[in-house]
Amino acid sequence: MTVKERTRLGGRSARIQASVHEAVEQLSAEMDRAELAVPAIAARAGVTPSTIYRRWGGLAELLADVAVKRLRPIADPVDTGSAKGDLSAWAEQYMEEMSSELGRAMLRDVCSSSQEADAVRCCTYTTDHLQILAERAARRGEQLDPGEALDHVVAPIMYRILFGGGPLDQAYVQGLIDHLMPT
Amino acid sequence: MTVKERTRLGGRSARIQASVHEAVEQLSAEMDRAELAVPAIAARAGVTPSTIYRRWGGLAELLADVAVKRLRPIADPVDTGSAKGDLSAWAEQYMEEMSSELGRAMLRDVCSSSQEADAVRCCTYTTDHLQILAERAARRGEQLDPGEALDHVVAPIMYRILFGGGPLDQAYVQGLIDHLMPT
DNA sequence: GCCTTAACGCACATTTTTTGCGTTAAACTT
DNA sequence: AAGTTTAACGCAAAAAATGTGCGTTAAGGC
Repeated sequence: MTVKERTRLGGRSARIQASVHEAVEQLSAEMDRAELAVPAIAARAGVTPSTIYRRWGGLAELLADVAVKRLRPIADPVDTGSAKGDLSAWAEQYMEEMSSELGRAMLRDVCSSSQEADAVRCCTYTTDHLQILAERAARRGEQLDPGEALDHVVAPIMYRILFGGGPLDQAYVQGLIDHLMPT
Repeated sequence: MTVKERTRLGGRSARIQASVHEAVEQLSAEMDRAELAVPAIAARAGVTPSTIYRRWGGLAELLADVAVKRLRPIADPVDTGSAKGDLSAWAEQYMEEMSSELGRAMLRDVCSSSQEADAVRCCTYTTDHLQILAERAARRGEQLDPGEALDHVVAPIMYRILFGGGPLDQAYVQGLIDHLMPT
């Protein structure tokens, strides 16, 4: 059974999606986020504003769509030889990326969207990575529960990014991991 | 040294703030969130739209302001007689309130705001409560680290509300607390 | 190659957001 | 207590963004 995409995947439709996404990335790099508007994006992408409104619904949904795409990891987490090392390396990079100015902006975009699915997709990327680490650990005879890592490493990091509540640095991340994997 | 408020606190200014806040609460109960607009809020509050734009900046900031106000707890957490009981009771209520449709909407509003301070204030309410529980525990000769509770109970709950990643019910919350306080 | 229809462009209507300027009233001064 | 200063507001008009009807284009199916 072949899965039918909900949007047409080839030709003009795909070209426009790519063009609009690129326009968003360009403009959000050039100007402040607050003054990023649909008509400006449309002009840069060479489309009419109504195309964007009809296809995405509005600025919030478009930004969330772009953010999810950019949050999608391109590479597998590095293999350091041990489960704890893998998790440390991954978590520190995750913290760096997500707590950066760009990362925070993308998280805001994802959370602002009325589409619940955007935030969930964002989490899926993370659980996929943790799953890979867990399988790697299992093959080495080590233990790594991806659910525990999500609850006690990822969630605290995300909480501090979004709500503050304490410093967010490598020492903090390392403390979370030591707490989870004492040995 | 008396702290100078940045906004005038008495008279007309305060009346308008209250009126606008009330209008937001009324309208967000009456209509869908997506169609909540500044001009409608202004009309209900008996104010001109320009007042809202000048004072809050826009819809997102206004909604965040109202959400923070509504997230402010009115009562101290209940005293159950033990630290673990206190934390359980508080955490379950916290989970219920925050994961409700209204709670999620308010969290989205807070996160969407460009004002970082809104989200931080929201977290302060939580740490204040945890601090109260910790002091209560200390007076009883028990231990409760508010930082640990924030990291390993509150943060996972909030992560599942915002990003999914697993079921969110009382059993899950209880599991988090058992993990933190094994005895 | 023809047919069906989702997706787009264009022009126009509606709504929202911004801005200039006079007015009101809160906080300060004497 | 009366006068002064100025933050905040109302009003009105302009600017910008958002929504809609309709004809056109091109993707996917026959």
